[in-house]
Amino acid sequence: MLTPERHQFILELLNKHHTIKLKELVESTGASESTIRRDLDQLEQHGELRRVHGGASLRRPSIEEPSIGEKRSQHHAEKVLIAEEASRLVEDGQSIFLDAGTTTYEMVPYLAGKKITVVTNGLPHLDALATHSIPTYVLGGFVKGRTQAVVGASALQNLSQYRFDHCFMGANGVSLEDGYTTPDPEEAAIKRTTLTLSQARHMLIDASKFNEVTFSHITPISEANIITNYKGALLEQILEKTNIKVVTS
Amino acid sequence: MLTPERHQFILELLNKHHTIKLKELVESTGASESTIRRDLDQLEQHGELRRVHGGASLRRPSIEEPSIGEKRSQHHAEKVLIAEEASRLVEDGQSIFLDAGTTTYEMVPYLAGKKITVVTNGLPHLDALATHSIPTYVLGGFVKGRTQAVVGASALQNLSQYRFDHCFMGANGVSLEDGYTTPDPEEAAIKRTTLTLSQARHMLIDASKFNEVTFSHITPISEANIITNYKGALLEQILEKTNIKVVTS
DNA sequence: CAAAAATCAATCATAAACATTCAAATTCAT
DNA sequence: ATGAATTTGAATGTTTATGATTGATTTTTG
Repeated sequence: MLTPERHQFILELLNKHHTIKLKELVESTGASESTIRRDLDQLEQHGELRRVHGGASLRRPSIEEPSIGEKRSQHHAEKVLIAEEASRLVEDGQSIFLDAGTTTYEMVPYLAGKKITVVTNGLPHLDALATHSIPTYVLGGFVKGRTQAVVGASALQNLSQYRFDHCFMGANGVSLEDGYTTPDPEEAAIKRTTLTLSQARHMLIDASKFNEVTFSHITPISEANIITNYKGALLEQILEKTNIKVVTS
Repeated sequence: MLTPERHQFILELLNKHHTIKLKELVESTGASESTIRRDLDQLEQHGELRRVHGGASLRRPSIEEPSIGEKRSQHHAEKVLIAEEASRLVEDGQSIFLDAGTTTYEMVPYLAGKKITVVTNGLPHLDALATHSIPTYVLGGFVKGRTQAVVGASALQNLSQYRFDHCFMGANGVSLEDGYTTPDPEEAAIKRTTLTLSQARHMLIDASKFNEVTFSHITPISEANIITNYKGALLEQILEKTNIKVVTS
C-alpha cells in the first residue's frame, strides 16, 4: 500500500467514523504502527485531522460547522493550526489584544473557557467573542468598511489606555530586511502602537507570507515572536533574529 | 472509546436532555467515574457545558434572552415609521449619534445617500452602516454581550471627544414624573453624556413605552424632543414640557 | 440542625500509547 | 546496476490516559 493510498484510506475512514483508533488502522492497512503514526503526523500538519491519544479525530469534534456567511479564508487549515497554537500561550487572568484579521479570528474558539479579557479592533471578532462569553472591549474609532477593522487617530488614543499580557497580530508580509509589512498604513499604526503596550508580542503568519513585502512597515522582525507553519529556507536566518514557533502538532 | 468520541457523545446527549447525570455517563460510556469527571472538566474549560453537582448542564442555564434579531419584530412597523421620520431631520454635512437599540437601527437605510458622519455604540448598526457606505465611528469600550451595545467608563471618555448635530436615542420607559428611563445604568450613562454633546436631541419612543418606568433615569422629559406614534391621553401634558412629533401611518 | 449519603478533588500506580532512534528495506536517479 | 535518498519497522525510554483509592466537600435526609 503506497503512502498516498494510505492517507486517502485514513481520511475516508475518518469521515465515516469521526474518530479512529490507531490499532484499527494498523490492522486494516497491514502497515506497522510507526508508519501509521507518521501518516497521522503528516495529515495533521496539513490540517486534515487532529491527533489524539490512541488515534485521530476530525478537527472539529464538536458539531458546529463554520457559521453562515462565514467565508473560509485562504489557507484556512494552516491558519487554524496557527491560531490554536497561539491560544495555548494564553493563561487565566491575562489580558490580550486580538488584531483584526482572519487568523486571529480563528483563535476565538480556542480561547473559550479561559478567564481572560480581550481587546480587539476587529468587528467580526466581537460576535464570536460574545458567543463564547468572553469579556471584550472594542477599540473606538473609524470603521474601515472593507476589512471591518477599527482604525484612526481616535483608535490610537483609545488604545493607549490599555496594557496587554499578549498581543496577537497578523501581517501580509514578512522578510528579513523589511520586517513585518501590511498594505494599510492606518492598520500598521494600530499594530505598531499595540506592540509597545504588550508584554509578549506574537505575529501569526502563515507560510505564504514569507519573503513578501507590502506597503506599510510595522516593525522589524526582531520585535516579536513568530507563530507559523513555515519551514522553508529562511528559517535559520530568522531564528538568529527572533523566536519562531513552527506549528507541527 | 477515544477521548474526542466521548466528548462528542457527552455533548450530543447534553443537547438532547439539557442536563446529565455523571452516573448515566459512566454507564453509557463504560468509562470510569474519574474519566468522565475529567471529560466534564475539560469540556467546561472549553466553555461547552457547565459542571453541576452530580453531572453537567448546558452552559446557558435555561432560557435564551430574546436576541436582537428576535426583538426587532416587536412593534417593528411602528419603529420603522418613527425611524423614517427621525431620519428626515438629518441634513448633509451633519454629524449624528445613533444610540444602540432597535429603533435607531431602523434609521440606517433612511440615512443612506446623505453626506453625514455617524457615531454609534450599537454593534449591529455597524454592519448596516457599512452596507450603506456611511462613514462611521464606533465608540470604544466594554461590549455588553446581551444587547451588543458598547458601554462603560472607557466609552464615556471616548464619547467626550465628539460633538453632534443630532443624537437619536431609545429608552424603555417615559413618564411625566420620571422622564426617560432604561433598565441598564451603564447604557443610561452613555445616553446622558451623549445628550450633553448634541445640539438637537431626539428620543425615539414607540407608544408601548409611554407611562412606563424602568430602573435607570436618563434625563427629564423636557430635555429632548420625542418622535413617536403615541396619541394617547398624556399628549397634552407632555406638549407643555417638550416638543413632540407624532408620526401617523 | 446533625447525621448519613452522595459527590467531589487529589493522588497514585499501571498499562497503553507515545516520540525517538537506528538499521533494514525499498525506491529513485543516474 | 549502483549509490543516494526515502520509506519502513523494530527497539528504546518517555509521556499520557485511565481507574482505583483516599479523605474532603456538598447535598440530602431524618
